[in-house]
Amino acid sequence: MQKRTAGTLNIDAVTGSLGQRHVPLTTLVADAIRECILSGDFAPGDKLAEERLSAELGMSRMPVREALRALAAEGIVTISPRRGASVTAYTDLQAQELIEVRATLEALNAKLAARHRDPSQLAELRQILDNGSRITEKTALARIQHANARFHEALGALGANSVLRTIVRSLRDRTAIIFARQSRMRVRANWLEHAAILRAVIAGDEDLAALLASRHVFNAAAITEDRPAVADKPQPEASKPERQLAGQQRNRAPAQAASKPMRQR
Amino acid sequence: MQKRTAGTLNIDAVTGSLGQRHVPLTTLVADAIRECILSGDFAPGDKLAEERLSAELGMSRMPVREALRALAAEGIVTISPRRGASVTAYTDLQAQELIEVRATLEALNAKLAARHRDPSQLAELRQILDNGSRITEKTALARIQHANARFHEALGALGANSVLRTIVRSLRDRTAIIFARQSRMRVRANWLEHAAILRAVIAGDEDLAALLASRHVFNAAAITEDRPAVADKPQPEASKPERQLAGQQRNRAPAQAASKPMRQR
DNA sequence: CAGTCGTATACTGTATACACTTTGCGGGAA
DNA sequence: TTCCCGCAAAGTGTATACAGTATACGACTG
Repeated sequence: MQKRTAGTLNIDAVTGSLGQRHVPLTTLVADAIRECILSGDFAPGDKLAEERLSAELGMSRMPVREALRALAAEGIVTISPRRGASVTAYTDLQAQELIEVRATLEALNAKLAARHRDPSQLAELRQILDNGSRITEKTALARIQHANARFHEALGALGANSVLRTIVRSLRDRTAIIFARQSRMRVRANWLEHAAILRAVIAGDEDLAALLASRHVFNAAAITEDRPAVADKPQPEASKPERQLAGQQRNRAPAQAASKPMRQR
Repeated sequence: MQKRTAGTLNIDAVTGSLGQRHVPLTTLVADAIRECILSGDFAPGDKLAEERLSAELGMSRMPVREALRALAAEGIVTISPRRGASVTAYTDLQAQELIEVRATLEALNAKLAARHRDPSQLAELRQILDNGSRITEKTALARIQHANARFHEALGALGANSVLRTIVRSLRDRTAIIFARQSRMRVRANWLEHAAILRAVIAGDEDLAALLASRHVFNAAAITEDRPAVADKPQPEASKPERQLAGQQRNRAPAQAASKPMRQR
């Protein structure tokens, strides 16, 4: 079993700093696929066949299968029985629902953050903010998205509610699928809003922090609401050569509707 | 491969009404195990070994393994690499975190419910409420818990936000593990609060509905906060003969702390 | 030329197998 | 007796196998 790298899909076994030896393959695969989805290399509706992915990654189907299941639980992958997995294609309605929930929880987190105000975490946040604001103009959008994630991640940590943080992260990922790439203008506003939120947090103004965080979510969503969201962007399709595993066939966008089997009790 | 029934753990392939033929085994197993956990047949900390469960259920390890993974994603099962799965034993801190998030989201849902007020769903809710209030006194606690779930499920449906509903359901399940059995007195208050919430919803008073729903969560949690939560109840242990698959060895309660590997980006 | 049916292919669901880890237990040493 | 070491049993992580199902494509028919 050799670890290969195929297209944009690759596995870095960098357990990074400190801890967690023997990371299960499943985790690595999930991270790799998630990365591809969030970066847009895998587009909504793209099929994610276990066999093909496992072949590309040079491992058996089992770890891939579990990874897909895990991503399905996170909401960024949808699994249809006997039909396999695909990148979740959210409808406009579901997008709205996501935004509403996420806004509420980001507000809660901001409130908690303003209550805690751990100094060292605040310092880190400030640094992330500075850096993010600085690279707004020049850098590639992918990198900016990365910085954005870091800010929200740090803000989540400051909120100090692990349950909340996990849920918000999942929601953030899901909205990231929907509002994949944003305009440079929005990016600017984005970091201004970040700054405002952080200011309110530092000031300890819980209500203001909550309000700003909530608005922040709606604003980010609103900008992409105008230019039609995911559904009908004209696709050059062949214009991205590096996208190897994607685009073999786009699922019919709608369907998918009611999702989960609604477990009865 | 024959479907067996072992102890309290059983699989009803009742696909119920309408649809979803070919339910994967994984789903059935997950439902069965979830039921056992929520009903208290499996207690927090109990080990859930794939091999044993699959043997008891008369199937291979794979469906069980996936079911455990799915339940882990729901938060009611915890998986430690190379050590297997166990019923999640929440710490007091995590319990608080859960409650705070759930309260916020139940509030949001109640607000949405008060905004929608779908007549037929309201009628159903009213009926569930009547029934629930009626059986408060006489019936077994397990059944009351069931009615409670039905009310919240229906209220979730009325909220009409599927994302929200899924998350709240997961949170409700997790809190159900923690505050397993409640006093008869609390049950009474519980249904009085349900009534008040429904009244506010019917009146279309979004803010009041939200407030009451939020309080409702905190109240349910508070009652069990006094009598020490999960940690140190004196356990007769052998006094429940019907609990077949549980209690073979309790995990040391703490550990488990930081949980998820904190994926880095 | 368009539509329908049938077959081949691809892929999922589940079972089985095996290596390697973890854990519990018993024996020996201090 | 208590502690440490080592061994055995149990269990997870991953691979492989196979049956059954969905999908695509081509032949046949109108």
